[in-house]
Amino acid sequence: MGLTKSEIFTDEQNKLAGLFRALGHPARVAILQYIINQKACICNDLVDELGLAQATISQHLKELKNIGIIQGTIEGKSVCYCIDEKLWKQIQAAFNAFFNQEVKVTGCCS
Amino acid sequence: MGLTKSEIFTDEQNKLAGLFRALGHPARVAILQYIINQKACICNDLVDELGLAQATISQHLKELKNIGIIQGTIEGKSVCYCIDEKLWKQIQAAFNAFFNQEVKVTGCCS
DNA sequence: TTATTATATCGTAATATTGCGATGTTATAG
DNA sequence: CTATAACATCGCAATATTACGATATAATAA
Repeated sequence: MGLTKSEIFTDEQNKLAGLFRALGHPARVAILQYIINQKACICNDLVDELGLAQATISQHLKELKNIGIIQGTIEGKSVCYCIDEKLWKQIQAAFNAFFNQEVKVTGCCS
Repeated sequence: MGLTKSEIFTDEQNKLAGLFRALGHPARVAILQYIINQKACICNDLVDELGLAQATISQHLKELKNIGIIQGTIEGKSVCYCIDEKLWKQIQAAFNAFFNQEVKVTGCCS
């Protein structure tokens, strides 16, 4: 046990949950907000900005990279991370599709 | 270690991450979609619908209840779970506020 | 009352996540 | 070449999550 049974869910459900989960940590929310405010960033800024070790930040950045919401470009000996605008919009669209569903309550709770 | 350092983040970051995390499991996405399609539901339907044990479903329902996105009303010997429209819209608004930020890239990645 | 049905909670095993020090890698600096 | 700087990755400890059987609870049925 302890292992999510992804086989029993649809690809769409797994994908959507994966996106939500990737954003489900305050450090990753903070990283995204920081990158957005700076328009660009390098990882080391984040080590000063947030109170987490370099290894930890690097790990969080990796998870954000995995869902594609940010991308990193090598800039000399540092790496420039920034929002991938295209993916950002795709993720936003996926969330909108989910949240724009009609949720009118007509059953026993209303 | 192994413990999220929530003290170093803002309440807003912790709150937003908490919402994302609650939706970050395919079973919980599936539960929400099922409730929406049925307009109302009882937990036992979900046990037949998804392939998870009753105890597991009950646990997932609890997490969704914790963020307020669903509410349960006792209906005789079963419980009727449904979307809390007000909270649903609040959560949608919180996500929109996050995703509607300007993410124009002007730095080294563009 | 006892039985049944629907759900919640407990306890526990398996696995995942978080965080960090240590170390590896790669690019510039000297 | 040898530093040094900026990450990435490894390995591990602490903690959290997922899943489920067993059991508790609460409401109706008989």
